[in-house]
Amino acid sequence: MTQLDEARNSLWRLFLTVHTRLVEQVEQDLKQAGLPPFEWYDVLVALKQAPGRRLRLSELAEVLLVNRTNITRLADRLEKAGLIRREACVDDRRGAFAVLTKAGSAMQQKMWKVYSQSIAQYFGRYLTEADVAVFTRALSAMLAAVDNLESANDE
Amino acid sequence: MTQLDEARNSLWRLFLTVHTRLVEQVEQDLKQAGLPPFEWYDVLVALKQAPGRRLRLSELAEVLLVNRTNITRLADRLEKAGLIRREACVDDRRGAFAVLTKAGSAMQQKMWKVYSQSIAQYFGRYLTEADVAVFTRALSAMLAAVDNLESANDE
DNA sequence: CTGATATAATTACATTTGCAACTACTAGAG
DNA sequence: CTCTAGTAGTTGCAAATGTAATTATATCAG
Repeated sequence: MTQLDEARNSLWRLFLTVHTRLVEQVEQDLKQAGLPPFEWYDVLVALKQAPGRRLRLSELAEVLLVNRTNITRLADRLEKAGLIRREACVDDRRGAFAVLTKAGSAMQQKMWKVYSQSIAQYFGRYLTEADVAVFTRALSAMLAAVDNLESANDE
Repeated sequence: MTQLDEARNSLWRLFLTVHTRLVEQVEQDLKQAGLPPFEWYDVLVALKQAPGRRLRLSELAEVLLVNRTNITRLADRLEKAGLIRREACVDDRRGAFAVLTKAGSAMQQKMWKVYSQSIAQYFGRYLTEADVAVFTRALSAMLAAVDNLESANDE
């Protein structure tokens, strides 16, 4: 094993560690502000950006990288909290839409105020413009590769 | 919000996404090889590197960023699988050591063969030497900052 | 049209996690 | 010594997750 391989393996560990610690911190900030976990934020933003502020549960699952089972239950929780509602799908009667409610939209904005600050404080702050370019390129390459791999497995 | 902030926020999302996808892939590779989840690997390596191939459960918890409750149960699982064993601590009779067994050591090596390949394939491969330097510096800075923050909160 | 196959979402069950309470022990003030 | 506070590890309970099975509907070959 070369030295560069060693450096990469250490970096992998660092990557995992930083992820864990930053997520912990962000969650803590949200909790401290009396807000839901940031997983909910992802749902709210995804719906906000979608046409008609709605997405099929299956689409939501794909965007959030959450399996179907857990999307059902995540949607249950958000629906119970009044942030989304389910609507039947006319085209495909098996399906259901998750639709952003007014309360959900308000919650998204409220969460973003806290969340964006946390991102800046723990993450953005330590990245120069050049760093952002390097990270974005490398991480995008990794993502493209695994996504590709997965679609290849489907065949 | 400036453009750079936007780039950083997108990068944060990319960071989360890549983490999720890579961890999924690595876990899948291990599973496919009939091996335990990579969380177990962390335990095995931590013990392997420790003097006497043993660590107090609390030390293990700190290294692995796992809370006390979950270390107890993670140790339960590894112990049940024969990869570690608990030993009483003479100095502090409240405490317990986790000690690496021979089977645990063998498992660590077996897992590393698969795990290191996965890291290289999904992660290391996409990083030039310069990238590694940039990542390492930036992620280390983030980690130092949150660790610092935490110790400040203890006061 | 009909039957076989696939898909959307949900549900059942087992496992895992997080929080709070608990037990056993240590350490420090007086 | 003894009382109090703190720490190590575990346990109980509630919530969350993953896998497999289930229900209802769609699609497609013939």
